[in-house]
Amino acid sequence: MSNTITILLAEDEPALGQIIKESLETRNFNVLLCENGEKAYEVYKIEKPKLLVLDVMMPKKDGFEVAKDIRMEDETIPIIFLTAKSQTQDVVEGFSIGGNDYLKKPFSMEELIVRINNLLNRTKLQKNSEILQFGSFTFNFPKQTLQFEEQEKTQLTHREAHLLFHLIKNKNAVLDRSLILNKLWGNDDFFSARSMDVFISKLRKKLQLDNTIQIVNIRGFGYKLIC
Amino acid sequence: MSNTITILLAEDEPALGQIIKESLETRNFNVLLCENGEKAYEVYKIEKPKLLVLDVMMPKKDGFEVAKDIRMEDETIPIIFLTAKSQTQDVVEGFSIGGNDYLKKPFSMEELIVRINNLLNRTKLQKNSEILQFGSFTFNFPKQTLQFEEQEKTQLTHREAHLLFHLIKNKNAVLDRSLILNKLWGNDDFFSARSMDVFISKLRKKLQLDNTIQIVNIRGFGYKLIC
DNA sequence: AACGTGTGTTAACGTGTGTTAAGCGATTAG
DNA sequence: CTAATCGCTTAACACACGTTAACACACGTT
Repeated sequence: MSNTITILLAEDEPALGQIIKESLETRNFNVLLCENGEKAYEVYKIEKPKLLVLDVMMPKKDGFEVAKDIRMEDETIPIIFLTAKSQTQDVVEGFSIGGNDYLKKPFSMEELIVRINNLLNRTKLQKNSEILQFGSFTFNFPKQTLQFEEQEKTQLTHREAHLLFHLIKNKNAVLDRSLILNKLWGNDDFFSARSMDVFISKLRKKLQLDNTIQIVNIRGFGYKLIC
Repeated sequence: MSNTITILLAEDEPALGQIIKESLETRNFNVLLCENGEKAYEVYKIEKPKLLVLDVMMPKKDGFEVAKDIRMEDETIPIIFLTAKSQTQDVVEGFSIGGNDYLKKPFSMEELIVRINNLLNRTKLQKNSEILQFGSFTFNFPKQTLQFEEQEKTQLTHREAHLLFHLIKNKNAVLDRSLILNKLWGNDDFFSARSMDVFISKLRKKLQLDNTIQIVNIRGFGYKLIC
């Protein structure tokens, strides 16, 4: 198993950064260490790493900002945040979505490695197909069809399909509102937000065939597809 | 402990399959035996077992393929692979992750049962942390629903759910005021404290359906959920 | 060109959620 | 007993989100 996976590590505290870098390198990862968020983004553009480990509290650009920017270009890259204990649960949770995870400082190196491997394995499995199962539904993304159990397929529109796709990719985790607005509508202004509301409403209606499934709103952050 | 957990067993060798099935049944498991991977997948779709025991070498569809397909629908279901000693360590190890485990043939029935129980306990612990029982209530944290006995579920808000979650996690013990304020509100200033008061008040109202339950204030320290 | 159909946006109004304000009650220290 | 403090409750408020319908536009058909 040739295991030279490249990890981008952004940590402003030099000593800690160096320790993490070396530990990961003994596990056969290739590690790019950056001392602030701006650099992290620049390095990302050039090197295209497979996973990001971002300290939240950093000068110039904090971890969440970096993550938002990078998520615009790659919605599946796994991100692990390193957070100080002072961060509020809400904010942290808003970002502990799909391919994301967070780790409270102080943490053990073992914990970090376990989470890295988890995320890498998970995304490996997810990439398999564009036909997604959730609850009692089968969703064919390319064909934009949604099937409940063995019943007749219903046709979704382009927008509905895309929105549902992202919800499923982040199932049981918070899907950031502004992220999806930028991704599908190209901005997150008032009108796009209203438009998105309408589509969430439409999807809820179509998904209510399976009452174990729900699209839950997390006020101020986004939505969570629960199955 | 009503212990009728359903296990799906896929094993193409009839004699061995029957032995395993019967051994597990004496341990009070409900066992569905399938003679190949295709059948295993079909049965899975219908019966939704709690755990899978899959022989790797099988006609039509091998154990790994079945696992991949099922993992698409349920990323947490525990899977145990039965492998012949000819399998290379690498392939086997690739799957011995997360909710997976593997067992080299020949193995003793005791070994299998130990591993089954291990995996079931692990996932049970994980799921228990999300669906919490207290008094006559069932609280589903991810869905943010609260159910009294068998009555209709009521929807909680994000804040209510989080606050209740921490109260339950510390039931019959003092939950520190400033701790929870920092965790959910990010600070413990005057206004956040007032806001929290309001939520405690709301929760008390919703919990008074069960009069054995109470949120008691410990002046100057915090709250105690008594049940 | 005229028409119908499907898709997404805008508008208008309604509901839900969390914060702030204000007054009252309970507890404790002096 | 009194004052000070802390907590409880209700209501008012601001704004995020939900729902429905009207609208605009693109597209294909006749």
